[in-house]
This record gives sequence, structure tokens and C-alpha cells, in this order.
Amino acid sequence: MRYDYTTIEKKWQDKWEEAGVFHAKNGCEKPKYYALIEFPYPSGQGLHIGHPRPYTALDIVARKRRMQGYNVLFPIGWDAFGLPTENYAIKTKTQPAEITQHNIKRFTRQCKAMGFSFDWSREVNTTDPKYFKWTQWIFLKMFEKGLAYKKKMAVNWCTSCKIVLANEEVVDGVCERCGGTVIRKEKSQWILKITEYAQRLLDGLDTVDFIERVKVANRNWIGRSTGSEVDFATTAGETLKVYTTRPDTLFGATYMVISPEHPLVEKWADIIENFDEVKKYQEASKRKSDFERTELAKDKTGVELKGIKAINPVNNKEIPIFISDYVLMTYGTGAIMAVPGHDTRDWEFAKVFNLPIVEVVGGGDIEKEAFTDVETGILVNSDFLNGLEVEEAKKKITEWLEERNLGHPKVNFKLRDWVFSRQRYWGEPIPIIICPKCGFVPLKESDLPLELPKVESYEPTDTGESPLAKVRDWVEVKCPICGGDAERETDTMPNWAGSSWYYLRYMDPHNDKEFASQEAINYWGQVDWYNGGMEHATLHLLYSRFWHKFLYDLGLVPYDEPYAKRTSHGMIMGENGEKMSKSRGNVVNPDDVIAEYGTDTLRLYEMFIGDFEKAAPWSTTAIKGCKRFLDRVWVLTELATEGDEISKANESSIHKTIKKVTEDIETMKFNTAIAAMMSLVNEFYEKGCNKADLRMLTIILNPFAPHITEEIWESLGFVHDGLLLAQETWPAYDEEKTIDNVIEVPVQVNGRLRATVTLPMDCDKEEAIRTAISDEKVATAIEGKNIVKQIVVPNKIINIVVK
RNA sequence: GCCGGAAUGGCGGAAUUGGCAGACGCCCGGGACUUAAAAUCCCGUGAGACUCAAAUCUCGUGCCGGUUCAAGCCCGGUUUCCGGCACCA
Repeated sequence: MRYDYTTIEKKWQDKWEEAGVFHAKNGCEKPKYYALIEFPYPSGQGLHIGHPRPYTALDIVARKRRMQGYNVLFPIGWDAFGLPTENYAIKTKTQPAEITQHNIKRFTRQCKAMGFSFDWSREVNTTDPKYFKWTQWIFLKMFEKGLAYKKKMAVNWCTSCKIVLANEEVVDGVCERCGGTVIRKEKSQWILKITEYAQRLLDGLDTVDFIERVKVANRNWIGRSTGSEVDFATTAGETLKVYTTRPDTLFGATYMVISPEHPLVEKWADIIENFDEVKKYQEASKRKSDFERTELAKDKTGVELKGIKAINPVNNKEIPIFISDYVLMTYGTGAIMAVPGHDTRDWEFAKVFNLPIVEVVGGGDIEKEAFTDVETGILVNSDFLNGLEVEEAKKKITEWLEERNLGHPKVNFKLRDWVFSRQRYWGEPIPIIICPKCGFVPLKESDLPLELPKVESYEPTDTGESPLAKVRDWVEVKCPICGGDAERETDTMPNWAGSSWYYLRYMDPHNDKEFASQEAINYWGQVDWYNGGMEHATLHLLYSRFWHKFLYDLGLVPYDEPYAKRTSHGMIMGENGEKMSKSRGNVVNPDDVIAEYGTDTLRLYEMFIGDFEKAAPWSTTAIKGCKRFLDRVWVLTELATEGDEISKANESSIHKTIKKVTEDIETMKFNTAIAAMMSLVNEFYEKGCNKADLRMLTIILNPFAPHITEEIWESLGFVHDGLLLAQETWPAYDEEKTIDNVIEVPVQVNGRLRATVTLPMDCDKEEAIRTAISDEKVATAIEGKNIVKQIVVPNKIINIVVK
């Protein structure tokens, strides 16, 4: 008999909601546990089949923790600002807020149908003025502390979306969202000084339990390097400051390169003999998109600044200066000393311009390629550094430079400040008034939230201004300081803003006095387990850690890291192994799956599909196995015999399974936890089971398949004290009972398996060998040969070596 | 180019971290039930050799080599694939 999942699932979802069993209680005396999933962007497509994978995983953790006696916070909300909604609004001439409401409704229905144990009473929505009031408030705090500032700068401009992109949103030189061409454009932008926290964002990684690949991605993104800043005198008078990680190669610096945007170029306009040529190169590189610059990376280009030379401080040799776009103004000092013998890029450039290549670190063949090995090289042609290893030479030259005031040690980061403004409508308005007399004037806290005005058209403008700029009666205001005519900032925040602190809002979501009360923040502390996609490792994760550290500095949060533990799930691919997409026609809709198999099966399959951390292809046939398993569990309710105590026959297997499931959930090995429960059910079919046996299975299966197990719990009369299965206590296993007293041990002869023998647990070596050689097959194998060695690994294996 | 990760049956994947390779599931084959089909239940299922069959043996974790009584796991080399970063001095 098959179970009627449609009726059952709805029934228990209603009961859970009615009983409010998943509500977290602030200040509860139980130990707290905060499990967090990345709140979704409520897109027009509805819930993707990939969403339930991480949601189910942490739902299992949350449900298990509740059963283990924790006060669990497992919240849900909507990261609802964003471009797709705005683009859809433009297309359909509807309000973004309306579209958002509509999409949220659909996502809510879908999430509820999955039976996730979210605390719906704490639902947040980043587009709700009650929420973004505090996003704006945190921004103003940053402004107050000098961490938010406006600056004219070259930004990434998507020619298709007509919007400024953060560096993080430019992927392979094109717009991450639409794939459009990205060019450099000068614009005045709000910037957040995340670089001020670079070192702390790096150090903090050592104090948290993040999976290694997340830490590595973060470290690479922050990109800390240590080296020296060195001053080169020039014949023009000005000093040219460079940054290098290889000061030991200073004797090999045969020319210099500065970025085309370097300010000294303008300063030297009158002295540079070929200024027209230089100017032309500058303009050409300015027009290049990032994509072109990357594409042309192999071919080095540049122009020498004729009439000016730099002087190498170690040997006072005059060397030429070039401009080239392979030197970036945004990193280091925008100028480098070129050591073609020991830097690949400099080597390539030197080959193009026929510049001298001098070997100063021996060990390679600099005729063929630059020798960059720092482990084995020995300094040559370097006067007082000769004979030293690279590390020693670095130390010595750094001291030498410092003594003469020519240079000093310096740490640099690849991380750049966060371009924080967007010229779009559907985002949090930046709560700043621009007054011709008073400058940037922040709104008073009492004027927050600054809401979005309703507008007729959300079309972005070609000038690059936000659609808000057209709403004159919103833009034109009086300056709060001087009372004169002023204008509002019309840029909005990027959608990374609302997600940078949402986990704090969940702690106290209805507070209209503070972003969350201190009691709530202190009670919930850090997020205990945060799971999310790898694609957010360097964006959202870094941004929110930065905001959190800022709030920590203000004394508003008790920990300087928001997330104690971070894990990541693999994607669910299409059945053909490719990424799911409409254009590939391999999209699976969770609503259809639920209709065909029920939610419990979908949840189970998403967990059984493979290693949680790895991508896995969807299979329309493999999911049937999970359905069959649940059907088999269901049938057990009829097969189970009476019994109040766990049967002797199943006792050992039950305890082993409890142990396996208990441990596997903690290490995210959901697939093997389910396999263990399947094996147990197979055993129940072989050996029979009683109701007490089935009761245990029902409890440990509950976090995975919560609906069917509640129904079984009720139908078999396990309900006590009016409690739901979700409120039951997680079973403890008896370690003793997971250990067998007799054990099958394989016997090898010369490393080849010949037999298995049955031995008592922990029996001694002599007995093991005696039993082994008395086995017929083993005896045959060693007959007429000398036993050279006997290896007995207790309870594992016996290996007899013969000659 | 650099930094991660991976490679195991027809398929998704297991393997207590050096100890019976292939758990669990899918697919497939055979049988039972059925007028029949679906569903369900039972049996089989890495490849090969010898067998009527059973038994038995050999080979087998991308490739080459090493360490070890014993290697999917450790070491050296190599190929391929996936992900991230990418002129960061």
C-alpha cells in the first residue's frame, strides 16, 4: 500500500504551523543554535531545484538540534532588491514592489510545501522600508566614521545594462549578469573603504571554521603580499616610487614602467620629448575595455618617456622609463622597476623593446625565460648581495635601503575598495543630501527610512544617472544644515548591502528602535552554521564580514566574526550533466517533482544524490529509489509486530544506525546517513521488526523526511504528552551495542585474500593465527611453505607471509 | 600562467583515512504474483578464464614508477577534467 503524501504533507505542515514548534525564543534558557541558509532572491522563475539542497541540509541540522534540546533559530527572508525585477518592471510597466510581492508569495508557498522548519515569524525582506531603514542607518554610521566617501573614478560600465558594476560583477571582462561589454568610465561614486579592513578580514579567517576552499578563495581575493617600496630618483627631479616583492633583484632593474594614468606623466608633459606619442598611448588604453586589456595581455605594448631617465639607487645607472598598460594604477604605486631577468612580464616587455636582460639570480636560463624561482636561486652580479639566497638577499637589501632612506618594507593587498553606488531605481536610496554650501549632508536618523518615490518609468538613462534623478520633487530638498536649496543623492545601494547584515536582523526582526536589541544580539551571538554557494565566497561573505567588523568596532556586536562555521554545497546539474538553464532545456521544476513523488521524496533524493559538497546531475530514475524506500518504510507500519522494547535481533543494527546518522549529519554526509537507514530497513524486511524498532527508525528519519515520519508516529500511537515527533528527543546510542562480539576477519596469504574467519572481538594474536591457519583454504595456500611473517591487525585483517 | 579540487562498475556514488574495493541507490537480466500491464516481492548483476553447474583462479580504483606484509588512500612523475584568480609587480 502506498502512502498518500499529498494529504499527509499538508496535514503536518499545518500542524507544525498551528503549534508554532519552529519558533525560536529569544532569551530561552536552553542552549541556542543558529543555523543559516543564504536567503534567496525571489526571482520570477520561482524556486529552483537547486535551492532545496542547502535548505534541506540545514533543515536536517536544525531539526536534529531541536530534538537534541537546543533553542534553534532557523530563519528565512528575501534578498529582494535587484536588477532582474527592475528589468521586468521596465518590460511590463509594473511596479518593482508589486512584482517583488508577487514573487515572494510564490517562493513562500514553495518553501512551505517543502516542509522546511523555518521560523516564519521572523521573515525579513530587504525591500521593506522597516528593514532598509537599518541598512541606510549602517551606511550613515560608515559615512560618519569616514568609511564611505564619494570619489570620481574610473568604473566598470556595462554598456548593455547601463550601470556601474563592482569589480566583482565583471567576470572575464564582461558583465556578470547580461554578458554585455564592459568599458571604463569616469564617474563619481560612493565607495566603502573595505581595504581598511583587509588585514583583519585575512586574520579573521584563522579564527573561524570555514571549509578550506572558502578560506583559500578569500585569501586569494584579499591577496596580501609583502615587499618594499623603493624610491628611484629621476633626471626630471621627481622621485619615482615603486613597489616590489623582489627587492633582492634590484641590481637587475634595467628600466622602469609606469601606468598610463600615472600623475607624473602630466607633470612631465613639458619635458617628455615625445609627448604626442605618449598622449596617444594614454588615450588608446583609456578606451580599452577590461576585456580587451586582458585579451591583449600576451602582446606587451608601451611608449618610452624620452628625455627623462630614472636612476637605479643601488648602482646609480640611468635607466629608461616607459608607460605601459600592463602596469595598473590601482595596485601598489602604479609604477614598477622592471627586472626582465626575473619577472615574466618584464621579460616579455624587454624582448619587444630590445632592452637589456641582466641575470642577478643564478639557477635558470634567462636567455629562454625569466627565472622566477625563489627557493633555489643564488644572487649574482649584485655586488654585496652576491652568493646569498633570495630570502637572505631580501633581508639585506631591505636593511640597506632603509639605512639610506631609499626604501622601506611595505604590505600590499589586491583587495580594492568597494564601489557602492548604482545608477538604478530598485535599491536602497543612499540617505545623503548634496548641498552646494555644506557638501554631503547625512539624513538624520529620525528621517530614516528614506523611501523610494513612485516613478512612472524605471528606464536607466544614457547619461548614467539613476532614474530617481528625474523625480524632481523628490530630489529637490532644503539642506538640513543651512536651509538652502540642495538635492538628494540619486544613486542607490548595490544589492549586496541588504544581505550584509540580514543575519543580525533575524535575531530581532520587528524592532523599530534598533537594528536589533543588544539582548537579542548577545543571546544569539555568532551564526553557528552558515551554508551557502561558493559563488558568494568572495563577494557576499567578504562584504558581510566587513560590515560585521565595523559594527563590532562600534561596540554593537559581541564577536568580530559573524559566522562561526561556513560550508558550501554543490550545484544540481541537469540530467545531461550540464548546468540547468532554460536554453539547454534541462530545467527541473520542484513543483512537478513534489506533485509526482511528494516533498519527503524530493528532500531525501536531494540529500542522497551524492556528496553534498560536489555538483551532481539530476536523475529522473534515481529519485524513484528514494520513493521506494519511503514506501517500504510505510509498509513496515503494517508488518511491525507488537513490542515496547527494541528487539534483540535488531538491537545492534539500530544502535549502529543511530550512531552513523548522528555523526554523518554533523559532517554533511547526508548520502551515507540515508544509505545506512536504507540498509536498516532492508534488515527489517529480512529479520522482521517490532514497533519499538520502527519507532527508533522513525525518529532518526524524521529530519530527512519529516511528514511521513510524523504520520507513522501518530498512526502507531507513539504520541505522548501531546507532543509532535518534531518535539521528540534525539535518541542516544549505546556504544557497547554498536560493537559486535564476534567478527568476520579476512585472512590474506602474501597479501591475497584467501578466506574469512569468524573471531571473537579483540581476541589475541595467537588465537587469530591459530584459527586462520586451521581454515581449509588458508591451509592449502600455505602448504609446504615457510611462514616468514604473521601480521594481525586486531578485528581488521590477518596476513600470513610465506616463502 | 598561478591557486584549489577531482578521476573508482553501464550510471550516481561508498570505502571507519594504509587493512575484504564497489556499501546504498539507479539501470539491466531472471523468477513470483496478475487474464495482462503497472506496482510490489525474491534472486542475480565489475571484467575475464575454466566449468552442465558449483567450486576455484586471474585481472581490476586515469597513466608510469616507488614505499609496504598490505595502496583507491602515502611518495615521485604524468595526463585529463572541473572550479576560482588572472599583467597584482
